[in-house]
Amino acid sequence: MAPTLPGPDRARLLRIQEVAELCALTARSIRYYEEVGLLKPAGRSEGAYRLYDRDDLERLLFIKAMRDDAGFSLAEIGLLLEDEAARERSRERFMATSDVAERRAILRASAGRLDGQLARLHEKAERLGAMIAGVEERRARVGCRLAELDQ
Amino acid sequence: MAPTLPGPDRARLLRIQEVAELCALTARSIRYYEEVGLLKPAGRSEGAYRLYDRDDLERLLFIKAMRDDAGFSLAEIGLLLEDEAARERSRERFMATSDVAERRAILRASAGRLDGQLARLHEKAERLGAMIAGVEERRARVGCRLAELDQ
DNA sequence: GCTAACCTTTACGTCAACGTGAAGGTGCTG
DNA sequence: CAGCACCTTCACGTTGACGTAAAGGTTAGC
Repeated sequence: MAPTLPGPDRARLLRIQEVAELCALTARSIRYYEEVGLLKPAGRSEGAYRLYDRDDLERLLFIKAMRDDAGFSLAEIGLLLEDEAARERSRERFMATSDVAERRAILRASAGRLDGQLARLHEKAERLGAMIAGVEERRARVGCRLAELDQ
Repeated sequence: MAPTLPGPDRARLLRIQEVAELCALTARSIRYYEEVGLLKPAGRSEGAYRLYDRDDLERLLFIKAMRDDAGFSLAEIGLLLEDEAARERSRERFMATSDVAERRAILRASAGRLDGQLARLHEKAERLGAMIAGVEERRARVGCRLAELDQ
């Protein structure tokens, strides 16, 4: 065998439990995400262990962020990831051509997809903001009355 | 009797299907929310029909907003509503006393509860904002390349 | 080469948040 | 008072997102 790559090799593949800890997920969740088609491990070991690379890790962090922070369902996240994949394919097609018109079209499509994502995120943020404003207003009124009492 | 009710009867009680449509919920969901203790209809008809007033409607809208916009679970929403109820009771105690120290204490408690809600909401908003910023940055890069092509 | 720790698939369990009948009562309308 | 739409209470079904246990294979350290 090749000398076991020790220490500071940055390209090491991780097993499921390691990525789980790094992402603050459970191994079960990660397998489940694979089951429903959200990601595939970069590879498998000789003995069929799932092996993840840094891209997988980022993908998992993205999934977790979308789930926890934005509250999207796994199905919705799947669509977002498809969008992402489409952008990636676009990027390749973009690099492969030098026709300016085609390049423009590809970029426009990417921009459109991103705009779609942004619209959905902004809508959520806006409604959340409205709720916050409501609570803040009430908080302000209470603060006001406290100030009145204090002088 | 009741001579000064302005115009059409504004205080009409609604049956479940009507509020459901007004709130964009299903009757089943509303019954379920009652089942888990999130609200009780203002009254019942002679034949045991649930009857809802405007307060109930607002409560349901609040529940829906918390669920859809902020992504809270029904259990969490229950806690928020308890907070709300506690604030209400505080208000009454506040009105009932004229002891300045007690009034201050009551207001402080209210402020604390509201601050707690705000903290949770702000955390959500912040993380959502970070995500949006990330997507916007990528969008900007694409826009930039488009602009380069266009001149 | 042995062992402990980690991994695999398979499969059944669970919890929240409802959906979907079934069987029967209510309430307005003609 | 007949009829129809809406309501009631069970009660079981479903879907999403995992948890958990079983039975066995793999890897790393000694």
